[in-house]
Amino acid sequence: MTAEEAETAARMFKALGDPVRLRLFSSVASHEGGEACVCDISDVGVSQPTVSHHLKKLREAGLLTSERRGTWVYYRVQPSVLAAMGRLLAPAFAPAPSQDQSPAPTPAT
Amino acid sequence: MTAEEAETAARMFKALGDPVRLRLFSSVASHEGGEACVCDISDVGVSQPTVSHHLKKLREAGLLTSERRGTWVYYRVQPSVLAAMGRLLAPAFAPAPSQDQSPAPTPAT
DNA sequence: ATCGTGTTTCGATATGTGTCAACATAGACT
DNA sequence: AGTCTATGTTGACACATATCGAAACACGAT
Repeated sequence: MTAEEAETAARMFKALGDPVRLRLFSSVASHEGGEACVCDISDVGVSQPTVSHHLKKLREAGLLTSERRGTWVYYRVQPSVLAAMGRLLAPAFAPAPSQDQSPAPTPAT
Repeated sequence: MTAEEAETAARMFKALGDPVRLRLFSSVASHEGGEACVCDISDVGVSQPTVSHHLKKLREAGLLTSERRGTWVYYRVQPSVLAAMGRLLAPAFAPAPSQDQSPAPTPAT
C-alpha cells in the first residue's frame, strides 16, 4: 500500500471514525429508498448544527451526496463508496500479491 | 445502529483513519506468516517512536496484537477483526432495499 | 558492560468536536 | 407582494483530543 493510497483510504476511514458520523452514515445507507432526509436522521444526541457539520464531513470525504428538494435536504450514499471500501479492505485482509495462495490469513488460534 | 455499536465500530474506523496507521495495519496484515516485526514495517516516513505510538493505538483499538520474541516485537492482526469489519459494513452497504418509497420524510411536528 | 530493538514520557503544535448565533432557502399565509 | 415559519447551513468560539519527535527508559542478546 503506497502512501498515496493510504491517504485516500484513511480519509474515508477517518470520516467514519466518529460515532455520530458513523450513525449518520448508517442511517442514510440503511434508509428505505437509499436516501434520507436530514430531519429523519438528526436524532443522534447532538444539536442539529452539529449534525450538519458531520454530514458536511461525510460529504467532503466522498461518502455521501446531498440534494435539496423543496424544503428538505436528502442525503444518499455515494455508490462508488461500497466498491471502494471493498477494494480497500480486501487487499489488506487477503493481499495475495503474487505468490500467496491463502485467501485469508486466519491462523488457528 | 445503536449508540453503543457506533462507539465500538467508530473506534476501529478511527484507528484506521490515519495514513500511517493504515499503512502499518496493511503491512502487518499482508506480511507473510500473518505477522510482522516492527523493524520490518517502520519505513512509513515517521520516526520510530511515532511508529510505536501508532502501533499502540492499533493495539488499543483491538486491531493488532503484539508479542515479544527475543529481541524483536511481532505484530499480527487480531483474527476477529476481519469478521467484525465484515459484519459492520455489510448491513450499511447492503441494507436489503425495500421497494417502498415514501417521499414525505415525516418532519417532526 | 555494551549494543540493538521498542516503548514510554514529555512538551509543542495541530486538528477535531460541540454549541450558539446568524444566515440562506423554500413553502404557507394574509 | 410582503411576512412568517420551518429546514439546514455556515461562522465563530471554547474545549478536548491527536500527532509528532527528542530524550529517557526497559528489555534482551552479545
